[in-house]
Order: sequence, then structure tokens, then C-alpha cells
Amino acid sequence: MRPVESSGNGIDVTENVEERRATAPVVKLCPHNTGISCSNCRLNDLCLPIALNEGEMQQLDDIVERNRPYKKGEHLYRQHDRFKSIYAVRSGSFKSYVLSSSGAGRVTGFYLPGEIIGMDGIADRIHANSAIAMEHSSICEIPFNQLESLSLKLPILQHNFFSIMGAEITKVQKVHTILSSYSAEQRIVSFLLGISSRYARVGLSPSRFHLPMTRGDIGEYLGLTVETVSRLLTALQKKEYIEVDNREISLLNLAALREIVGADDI
Amino acid sequence: MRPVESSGNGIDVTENVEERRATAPVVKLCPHNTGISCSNCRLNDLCLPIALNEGEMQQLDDIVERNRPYKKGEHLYRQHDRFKSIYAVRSGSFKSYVLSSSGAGRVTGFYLPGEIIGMDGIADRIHANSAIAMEHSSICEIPFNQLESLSLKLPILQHNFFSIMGAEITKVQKVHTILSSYSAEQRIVSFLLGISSRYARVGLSPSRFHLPMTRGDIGEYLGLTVETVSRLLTALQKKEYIEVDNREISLLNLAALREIVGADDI
DNA sequence: CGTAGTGTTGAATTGAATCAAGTGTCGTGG
DNA sequence: CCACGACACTTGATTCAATTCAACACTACG
Repeated sequence: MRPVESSGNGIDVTENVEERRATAPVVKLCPHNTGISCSNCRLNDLCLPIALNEGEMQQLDDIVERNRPYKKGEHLYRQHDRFKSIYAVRSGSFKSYVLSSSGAGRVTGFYLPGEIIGMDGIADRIHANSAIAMEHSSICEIPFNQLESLSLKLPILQHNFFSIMGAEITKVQKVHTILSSYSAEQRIVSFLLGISSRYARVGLSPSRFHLPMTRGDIGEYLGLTVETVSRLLTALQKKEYIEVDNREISLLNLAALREIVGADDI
Repeated sequence: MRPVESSGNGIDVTENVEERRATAPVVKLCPHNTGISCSNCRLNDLCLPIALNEGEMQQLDDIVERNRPYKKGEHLYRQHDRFKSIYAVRSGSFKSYVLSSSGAGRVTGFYLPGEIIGMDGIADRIHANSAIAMEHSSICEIPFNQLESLSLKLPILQHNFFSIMGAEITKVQKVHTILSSYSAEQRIVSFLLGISSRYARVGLSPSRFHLPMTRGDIGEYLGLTVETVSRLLTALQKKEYIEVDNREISLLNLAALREIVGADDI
């Protein structure tokens, strides 16, 4: 039933976090004793260090904190927390969400390996969202003040971070367009294609993957109800455009799916 | 009929552009002969130069290009154009929009004086949106490569620009929440309150203002039809929460309006 | 092995879209 | 300065996509 490409809880592209926790359960690990550094991280060419040379990467490495992994349901930060760092997802996945005063929270984003989470706090130094692990996950924490200082010394790092923030702006604007003009079916398809290409980016299969989030999460993110999400996944399966086995998704007819959203998608 | 606070075509807080055009209609103006510089601009404490000292502001000033004003309907840039600069709105207003392959364009943002437009091109050096003047407007163009270079030398400038990009991310995420969970009425009210506080930021009246955009623009931005926008403005007027005279809006009952969106708005 | 959370499916309802037919406003050129 | 045409806006009647309400099935974890 599980796809070949993504083992177990989804995506542990860089390390066996379970094993590490067994030997060092609570104590905060020194950044250097995990065997992981930017220079040997598989994600380093899609993360902050793009195009940095060895020496520069070492300087970045020195400010990165690689804390203990996060268990499913653990918070990375909460809404209104003081902003301290941004975080690169190394394995697993997170969602960000806000609690509206009118009760129900709304999911504002999903963060997969190789993506940066926490930029919602940069402007006013207070996190606008909460962020929570959707599965067992590990992250690289990058203290923002230190990132700023280092960016003054490393032009490429400054450039990369501007680009990463720019990409975040473009990504959220894309969602704006989807929410303001797409039908429920187009939203779901666009979402699946988006997840697909984000997995492809880190070398996983774009046509067969595991969704780390619930139907409810997807619904909140896309402005739909759980029932609608469920119904549409079933309908797309009936058309044989996708195959759904619980949270395992196969995209069977890429062309038809792209057709639905108008081809110019992600 | 016109509100006292905003004269004529809306907002010319810094200069009389009409007059300047009369004497120098076509030729591109030298950045220094306009009498405008960052240091004497009324918006300088809500724009890039925040907290810069005189010398630093002068360095920023040297890279800013103050082109001829834009007429209503003129494009600042178009989707797929090469990204070259970001732009600070000095007077007037712009909207950004995308053309979906399925015909109808969708408005992705409105930019008022003191706000920065163009960040949608930072990530991949291609503009993801088009930007067009909604009225006679003037801007400060800041070539991005030069901004990057200068940011390496001026820590405060780098910091400011990170903040500005962070604020853009937070702003767009807020719209995401609005579109994914608010009713049509809540969207309109939230939009009006947002415009109100953006005008307040530049010293204009938060309770009485001119909308530079059409009902159609508002609808596209909020994922509603023109008819719905029109009906709801009428309905809010009937409740005496607002007064509508064409594009002149008065907010009569702030408390009631805030109540509608759940108080935790913008 | 039980139970809480997650997911599915159906029937009824409804908020906003669509379709339609106007009126109002503004900029332009005669 | 006024008349014209193009937009912009409004209002009403009807339709429909997605929500809501409801009941039940699955699954996964302690």
C-alpha cells in the first residue's frame, strides 16, 4: 500500500531521527555532533546555502542550531510569540495556522523539507501564525539577528535570503489568486499539483506521494469544508485522474489535471 | 461632495505633479531636479529610509530614480517582464493583477502612497504580476541590484528591507485567511478597514476617504462579483455603518464594523 | 480492544453567482 | 459648454456550487 518512494512517515531524506533520539533524548544537541552540516546536507542547493563556497557555508553552519526533532503535534512557535529565528525544514513537515477570534483556526501554510518557515515574524518581531509539526520532523534553526549580521558579510547569502522571501511572497500571492477565482475542484487539483512539484524539488516522486495533512487541514487552507475535499478527491478518483488510498495519492493523468487548472499552474 | 481631507484625484501628499509635468512634459527628469529627495519626503519614516542618518539617506537617495509621473492606466511593469526595480509609491495608487489563461484577470494587490510595489519579481527575476496606475501617480524607482549592494553597506537599510518584505508576506497571508474563511460581508468590511488604516498611516483620514479602484477591482481582489460588492456596500449603508457616495467612503460606525470581522483585524 | 480522531456519503439548505435590465458618471471631442 | 459614448454601478429574479446537517465507517494509537 505504501509507495516505494516515500518510506514510513513520509520523508526522512537526511537522517534517521528516531535513532538519534534514542541516544540523546532531551538534552539540546551541540550543532556539530549530529553529523549534519550545511555542506553535507542533501538540501543545501535548495536552501539558504545556494552558491556559497566552503568557507562561507562554514560560517553559515556556525550560526545554525540543529535542535532535537519535533514530535507530531509539537509547536515550533505560537502566534504572538516573540520572533527569534527562521527555520529550515530538514525532514517531516509543518503547518502554520492562525486562531481567529471567532473560534475556528485557519491553516495558512504547509512546509515540506527544504522550505523555510517562520518568516511571518520578520516584520514586527512577533509571529503572526502558530507552527506545528504534522509528523515527526527535524529542522535547522537560524537565529535571525545572526542571519542579518552574516548577510552583511556574505553578499550571496543576503541575495539568497531576499530571493527566499520573494518566493514566499509569490507563493502566497498565487494562493490568493486560487482562492479568489478557482472553483473547489480547481483548488484541490492546484493543491495536489503544488504538493507534487514541491516533492519533486527535493527528489521525491511527483506522481506518487503521502499527504502529511488531514482533509480538514486541506479544507481550511483552501477555504473549503472537509466534506467538499473528501467528495472531490473521490470524484477525481472516479474520473481516474488520481488514485487515493487514504493519504497516499497517485497522480494518474497529469495532463487532465493541468487542464482543469488552466495549465499555467505552479 | 468631496471630502475635505483628500483633494481632487485623491492623494498628492508630496508635490504638485500636474504643475511639474506642464514645464517638463516628456524628458526623463534628473533625480535631483525635482526638489524631492528621501530626506525631505514626507513618507520617509514609513518607507525604506526609516532610521537612516543623513549620510546614509543621501546614499540611498543617489540610487533612487524619480521618473516622470504615471498617467491613469499606464503600466509600471507587466507580467513576465524582467525584474529590475522595486518602486515606492509617492502619490496616487497602483493595482497589481495577473491574467489567468482562462481569460479574466484577477487583482492581486493595491498599492497606496508609502507602500512598495514590485517585490513579486525578486525571487526569479521575472514579474509574476502586472502593475498599473489607477490614477495619476508618481513613484520612486529603486534599482534592485543597487539596493542589494547598498544594503551590504548599510545594516539598517538591509534590516528595513527585510522588514518590508516580511510585512508583505504577513499582509498577503492575512488576505489568505480572509478569503478562506470570511463571508462576503466580512471581506468587504475587512477591506474597508484595511484601506482606512493604510490611509491613516500616511496621515490621511481613516474615517473618510476616496477609493481609487472600481467595484470590479474590489470584487476580483476579494473573490466576489461586482454585483455582490455593490449590494453589500448598499446594505452596509442602509445599516448606517458606512456612507457611500460613489467612491467616497465614510466609516460611520467603526465599532460595528470591527464587530463584523471579529475585532482582530488589521 | 476501545475510543477519539479522521474520513466518507447523502439530503437539504443557502449565500453568492449568474443573468438581465436598467441608471449614473466621467472624459472627450465637437 | 454640452452631447455622446464608454464604463461603472445598481437592483431584481433565478440558479447553483458548496455548505450544513446528519449518520455512519475506517484507522490508528494508547
